[in-house]
Amino acid sequence: MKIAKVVVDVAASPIDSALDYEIPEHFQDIVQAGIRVIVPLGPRKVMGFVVGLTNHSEFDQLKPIQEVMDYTPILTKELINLSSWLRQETLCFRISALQAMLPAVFKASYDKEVWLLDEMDSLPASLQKAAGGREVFPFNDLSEAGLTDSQVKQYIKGQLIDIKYVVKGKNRVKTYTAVKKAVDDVNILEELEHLSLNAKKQREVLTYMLHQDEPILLKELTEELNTTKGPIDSLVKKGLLTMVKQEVYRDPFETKEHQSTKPLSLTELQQKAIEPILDSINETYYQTFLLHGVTGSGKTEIYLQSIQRVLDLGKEAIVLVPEIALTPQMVSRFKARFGSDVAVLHSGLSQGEKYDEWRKIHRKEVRVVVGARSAIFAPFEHLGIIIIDEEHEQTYKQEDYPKYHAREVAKKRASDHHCPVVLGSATPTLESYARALKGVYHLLELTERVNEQAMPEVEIVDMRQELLQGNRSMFSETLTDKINERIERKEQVVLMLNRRGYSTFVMCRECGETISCDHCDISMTYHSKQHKLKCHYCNDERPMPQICPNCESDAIRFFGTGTQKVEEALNLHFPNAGIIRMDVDTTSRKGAHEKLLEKFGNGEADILLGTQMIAKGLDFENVTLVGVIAADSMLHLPDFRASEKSFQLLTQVSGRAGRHQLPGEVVIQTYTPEHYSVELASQYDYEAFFNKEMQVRRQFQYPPYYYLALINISHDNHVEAVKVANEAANIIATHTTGNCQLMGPTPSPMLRIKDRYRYQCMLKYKRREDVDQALESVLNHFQKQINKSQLQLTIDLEPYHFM
DNA sequence: TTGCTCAATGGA
DNA sequence: CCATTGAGCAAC
Repeated sequence: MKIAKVVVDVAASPIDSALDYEIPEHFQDIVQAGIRVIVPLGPRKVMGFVVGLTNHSEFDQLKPIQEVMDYTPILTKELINLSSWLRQETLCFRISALQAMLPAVFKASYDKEVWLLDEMDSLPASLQKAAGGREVFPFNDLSEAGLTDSQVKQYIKGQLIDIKYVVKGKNRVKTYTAVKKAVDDVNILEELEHLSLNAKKQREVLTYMLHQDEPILLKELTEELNTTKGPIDSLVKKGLLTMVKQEVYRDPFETKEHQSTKPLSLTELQQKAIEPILDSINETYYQTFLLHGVTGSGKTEIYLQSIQRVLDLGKEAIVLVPEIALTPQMVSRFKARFGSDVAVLHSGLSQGEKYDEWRKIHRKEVRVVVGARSAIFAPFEHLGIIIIDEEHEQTYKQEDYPKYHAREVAKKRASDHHCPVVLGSATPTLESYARALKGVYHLLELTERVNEQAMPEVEIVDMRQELLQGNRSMFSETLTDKINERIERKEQVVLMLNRRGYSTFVMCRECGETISCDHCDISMTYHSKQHKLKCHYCNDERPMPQICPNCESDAIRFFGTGTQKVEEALNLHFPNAGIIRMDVDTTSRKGAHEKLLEKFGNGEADILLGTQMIAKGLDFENVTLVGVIAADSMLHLPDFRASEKSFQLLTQVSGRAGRHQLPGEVVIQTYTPEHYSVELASQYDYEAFFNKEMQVRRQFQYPPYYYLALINISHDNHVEAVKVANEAANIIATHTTGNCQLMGPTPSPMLRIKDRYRYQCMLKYKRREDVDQALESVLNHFQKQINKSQLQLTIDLEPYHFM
């Protein structure tokens, strides 16, 4: 008997392995690994992935596969194996791993339907009411009509109704309706003679179609002839024309023209850097390269030429870019070189658009994919290279299950495909750079900029001094002067503000009461546009109070420095300057991000003010000044990577100035000018920063010296949360082996979010084997409680977020 | 995760 | 006495 191994769409530990199903005769030729099927599971029907075929099963009573959802596999063998690996690596369910690899449209949705088995009139009144004349209707309509569960149960028993489980896929192909001739021209001419004189539009349509041998889109036709669907429908009825469905891609970039580019000649340094990569491509061996190059050192050209080599060999390439950098400019650099060979995947696309881009890869219509994190799962079968640009970006780590890091997946895939991984960054993560120095990765250094321009001069301003000298504004004298200079010279300024930790909070000046969220331990943030207070964690909002809720004084004000407030201050200090503000509020609408940048690029404003999002990838030739309003804002976060993040951010934002002819300048305002992150960033000294920070990491036993596992515990009930956290810590402590250290349990930096109390344990370890047992034990021990009480317990290996 | 069974609870 | 609730468990 032919048997299929199926991973069903139920995220639960007892069935977290492939189940065996019989393949019925009529599906024998169709069922293969990588397709989706619908299978019975207990009393229900669920979607599942076929992950393999076999002849034997430990079970003798196998249920048959009920339905086949795909006729060609949507997962390759490699990806199926990768899902097992991902499950082990991130401690997620196999089904979650599989789903992470596919666009969301492949997620099944489930409907429960009620089927009437008896004549309508003979049914109880309540059932008739629920049915509303329908033979089949949604299950939910039963309870809406006021039927209780036990009533429903009786009806099922009494064979009045039946419940059917329906599994639906959402992967719809977008089609347009097109019109084409159904008969020969002779017949059309004949019809034209007989056509009633009143049918003016029909005549027009027919005459037009006479010269139209290809199908024409319905929309185009009606627009062209200024008519409606009516006359065309009549002609279809007469059998003269037919409507056909044409499959189209929802290509968001299709309309844009890309000026094609040729490979540039490489500098000596670039040449030296690219050669080992090309070797690895040619000789098909796996190797991870760390391409360490300052901004403007020509990393992209190395990527492009490596990809070209891969394509020449008939293979495929994946390029990962941080979400935020996936702008049309970025994409067009790849499209300009490789034309229609490129698919783009990022979160800004609609579900349908993502599906279409994925299909281009699946059908082998493209050989290069440029995308954000999840593009690492592109279903290529002949990978020749994987490139991760801005390797240090946090966005490569997925925050929900499966909590994978794209870099690790890349290494795994590349080793399966015997091809290189290239990690590029001006400020690599300590982990990567340490590995490169140890020889685990192959280090490639690009120490010079292609145009041989110096990096912009950085000036650090001590804001404490400013305050002492009586300057209480948020702009130092230096920054103010320099901004004025640029406005006069018609040059442009980029100002960055880290909102985090510096948002506008509301406080009463009389009694000191601050307004914090009812559900989270955080003060609410004031949004002037809507004149409302919002919580950034749970999205709760409320109107800005007129009087203090505590003492009823009207002296209630907002404090702190949000982008909105800086904008107001800018308007005050530089009344003649045009300002564009970019933050979550102004860029939430689709395409708003690009529009604002375009405006700035066209010189429609003097100052671009924004959060971190402006630190990346901006390239405007007229920008000659970059200002950082408060460099320390992220230095004091409860995160051992705070210094590293600051250094990266400051280095990156500095690179926005003077990228072309005009020389650039950078002003960093800070309250801690002596901090090594600030100081070394201003000197562009990565090596020194690396050495200094490595000492700190070694002292406190953080990565890259130790690996981390973060066990997050949260519960509605504070006491219960503490109890579980302690219990978890005990279990972990008794099950670890070798060199491990358990920290905690401690309250999370944000003790309460959305009315849940949060605790964490951190486990430091050297070898995964030493903690595997402990982690498994904790998960097993709390499994039941996780299912039915308010408890949540998650494990994050190599965590990036500690809040 | 969902749905089923069985036992306990409780109102009338 | 029966309906409702919840704990426990199985799912190829």
